Amino acid sequence: MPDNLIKHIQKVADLNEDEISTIQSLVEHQHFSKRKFLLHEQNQCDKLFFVEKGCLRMYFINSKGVEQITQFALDGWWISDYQSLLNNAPSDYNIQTIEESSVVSISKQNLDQLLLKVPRMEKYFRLIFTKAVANAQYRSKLMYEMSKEEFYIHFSTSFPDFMQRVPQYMIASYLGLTPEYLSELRKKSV
Amino acid sequence: MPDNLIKHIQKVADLNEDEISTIQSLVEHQHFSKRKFLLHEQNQCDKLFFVEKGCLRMYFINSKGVEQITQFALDGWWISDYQSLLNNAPSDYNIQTIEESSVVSISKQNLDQLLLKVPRMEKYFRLIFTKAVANAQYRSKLMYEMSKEEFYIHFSTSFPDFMQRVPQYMIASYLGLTPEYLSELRKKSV
DNA sequence: CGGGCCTTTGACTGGTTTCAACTTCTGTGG
DNA sequence: CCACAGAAGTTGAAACCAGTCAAAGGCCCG
Repeated sequence: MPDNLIKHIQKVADLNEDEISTIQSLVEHQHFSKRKFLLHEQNQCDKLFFVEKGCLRMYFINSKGVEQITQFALDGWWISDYQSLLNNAPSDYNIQTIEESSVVSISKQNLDQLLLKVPRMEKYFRLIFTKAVANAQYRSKLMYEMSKEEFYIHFSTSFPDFMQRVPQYMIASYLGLTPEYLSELRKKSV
Repeated sequence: MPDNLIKHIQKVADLNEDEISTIQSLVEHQHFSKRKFLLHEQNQCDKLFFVEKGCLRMYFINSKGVEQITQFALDGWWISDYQSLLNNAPSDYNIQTIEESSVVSISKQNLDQLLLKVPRMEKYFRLIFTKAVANAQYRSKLMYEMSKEEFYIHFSTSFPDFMQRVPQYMIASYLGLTPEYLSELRKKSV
């Protein structure tokens, strides 16, 4: 049983046995096969998800009825709808496995408990969120400065393995372009 | 002397006199007139800025040599280049006042000090960053689902006061469209 | 082996940019 | 306080990036 979450936390804060078992008592380990839902739109997202192994996508349905992917999550990444989480509001998003995945989830209530019982987890989550903001700034900058074509090339060269793992139409969606145009760009690049 | 930072923190955590003076000893209050720089590109961004009063913009120079605004910051908002901050790397961004502004800044080192001396500040910053991620998700969703025209209408109706305060070409830049096209959209809307 | 989903191809369309010229606003010095 | 220069905003024409639509081909999985 690969406990990647604990390893992930250990990088920031040494945990003793007590703390580890407190964490384990407050989180839930789950295994999902391909195409299973962790969150359905219109439900409140009251959990954070940590991907131990696998690949998730987060998407909403746009005004034309088309799935629009806004985020992927791979091994070692946290994902949630933070708007829904913070405001106790129904979510516009779906979170779904792309491939078979092991996920750790923690509810909002249990997170509060955890932070009270193991205060040094505050630092861990502060850093997780700081990095998330840094990534969001970076991605936003890329979208401002690049054309769709450049953005595609950047993505495919930065994450070549990802292009293998994930269907092309999902990558197109995430990059904000149509499957047809992505296909055209692929032809050009070869 | 309006101490908006302390008020802002008090919303999350009660502070006693000692804690307040610890904070005050580790932050720097500064007043900037219009168009003054808080950060110049190529320098490392080793501080976080809190806007007590006023308005800042964050921008980089794109490949065509044009200023590209990625964020604004108003009263009560934190702003920084977190990529630069976390990795001790030179920044691609400039942060500049748009109008006369009062700013509190805290260096990375002093932030570490502060978090050691006043541990409940961990929670404050964790929440700040969680909200920042929620906002980034929201903004990203808007950009996925809206045309430039819709995005402009959304922005101008959501922040009508902002349209008064900030020059049009800066809003165009932030919205990712040309000043000429924004001008056209304005004409249509009237 | 077959059906349906994914990808490709090509023609057409349109939202947005680019460029250049003109008008209006703003702030600074005399 | 006015004048005027430079910055900001507007207008219109032409070009282009990327989307839409329709149809065909490929491929995966039951």
